[in-house]
Amino acid sequence: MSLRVYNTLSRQKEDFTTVEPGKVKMYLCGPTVYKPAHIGHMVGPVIFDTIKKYLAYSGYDVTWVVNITDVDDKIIVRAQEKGTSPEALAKEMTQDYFDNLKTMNVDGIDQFPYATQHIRDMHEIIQTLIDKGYAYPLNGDVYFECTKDADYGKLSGRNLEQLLAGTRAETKDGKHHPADFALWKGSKAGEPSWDSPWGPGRPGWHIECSAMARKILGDTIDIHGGGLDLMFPHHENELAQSESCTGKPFARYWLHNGLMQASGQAGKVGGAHSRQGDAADLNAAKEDQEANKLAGSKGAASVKELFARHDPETVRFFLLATHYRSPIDFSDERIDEIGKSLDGFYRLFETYERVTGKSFYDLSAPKKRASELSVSDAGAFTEFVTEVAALKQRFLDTMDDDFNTGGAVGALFDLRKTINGFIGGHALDGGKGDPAAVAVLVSAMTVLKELAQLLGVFSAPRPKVAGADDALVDDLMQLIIQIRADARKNKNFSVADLIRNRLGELKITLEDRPEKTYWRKG
RNA sequence: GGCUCCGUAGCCAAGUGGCUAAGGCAGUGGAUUGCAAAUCCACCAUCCCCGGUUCGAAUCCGGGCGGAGCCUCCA
Repeated sequence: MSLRVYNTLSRQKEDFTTVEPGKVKMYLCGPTVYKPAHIGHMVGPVIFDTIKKYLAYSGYDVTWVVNITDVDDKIIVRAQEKGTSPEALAKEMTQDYFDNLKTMNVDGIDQFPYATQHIRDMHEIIQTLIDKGYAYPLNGDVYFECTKDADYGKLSGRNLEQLLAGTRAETKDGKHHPADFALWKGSKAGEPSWDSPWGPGRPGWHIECSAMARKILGDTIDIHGGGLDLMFPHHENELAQSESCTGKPFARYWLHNGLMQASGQAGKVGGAHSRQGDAADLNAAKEDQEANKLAGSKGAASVKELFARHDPETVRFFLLATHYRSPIDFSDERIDEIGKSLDGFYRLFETYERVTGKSFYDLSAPKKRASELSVSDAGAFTEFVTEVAALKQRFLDTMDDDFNTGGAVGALFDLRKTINGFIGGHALDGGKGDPAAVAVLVSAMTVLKELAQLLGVFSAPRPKVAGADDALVDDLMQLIIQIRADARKNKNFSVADLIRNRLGELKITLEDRPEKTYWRKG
């Protein structure tokens, strides 16, 4: 099966082909760096990181660019509030963003261009648009003239009449049409400012993406991604200005991820709420929004706070367990539930280590998709080997269908169950398994690793919970375990059970296995 | 008001024209265990409602009800 992706532009799944064979140029709208990232900001990076991993695995040479918008009204306002400079604030928040990406194991981004370092590229586009008649200067600003763009609105399915009907149209003095948007904004005193042919000023909201995507990836890119909320007006306007400038298609595929929503309440995490069209409702909505901020909806807390409560790997899995185009309800309970579902994998990795004496995390799995899957005759193990190959195929077929990570995750759980069954069926746990069966197990675990790699999980041991990483604690536990083992030997089960129950109260679990007793915390 | 999208088990969720509707969490029964833990096996849904198209629909079309996003420089 070949790769198919859902394209917002056509509202359907299309076969995936690239401008340049074998190469993928991908652009994701990055953050405006004005406040610490919340979980919603991580959805796009995690999803597109997974998409990049899958494309690379499928044989593409992928270049992925994520911009940093480091000049913007929100930055200016917040810097003033905090009594710092826009530059300092942007720098601090950029670092916060990088930290969070690292924690979430988002490692596939090739370039992070900064808006402030591409002012000239923006000027170039703006000038071309003016020359071609798509834009007009006005009192130090420059506006894009939407009515000159015949197919304006094609991405979000709007047209200019509809836009007029919906807005409380207050046309800013001189704008030719209310939908016309700023390419360049004349700066006021005290604001960051750059010289331009139209006077000192700063970029409009959308121009930085057009400029940086073009500069780094070329006139036509393969994949343009972002949150669903950016489809209009941001992506619509990017598309309009880019295509009007170059006369070429801006992006072949537009991919929009669903938004994280605060659990049990309307509205997305950290965002505004829906509204009706009149002023009274607008005010009510704003009050609602304020109330929510005061209430401090849990999901809108910073990512760093979230990591204090949940393992980042669990959070990543949580984001990938649902299809990327669907909205996700944030809730601590759901993340905990995902955490429980992952425990079975961690148990399996421990089992693997008991059986082979080696760490699952040291397994080296293929980074590229094999041209074809072949199942060699494995004698008595053929049935198992065939089952593993079938599950791998199911995983990859599912990913080929618009990066359906949710469905692929299901195959991963089935693979776990199949491997556990094999371990039990051949009595491998406990040390003295048939070497041939162990070899088959290693290859099956390598498949598991290969697939987990695509999701960006299980690449390194999770950090141990506090208390479980202490050598002294382990020594004490060995002592307790030995005392309990003696009690069990003497059939003194009341003492043995007392020890185990009391340890249970301390969140310590004992596992009595034939060869010895293991313990774990948390 | 306009434009999109969604409604599958107690909860989360994949599947969008055709074998017995993935998977996870929770629950129940069983194997295993001194009892547990871990693991395995089994059970657990006719897909919001109504109408239509079709040999055949959760899947397509129409209507209804319910929910979400955008139309505010939100990822």
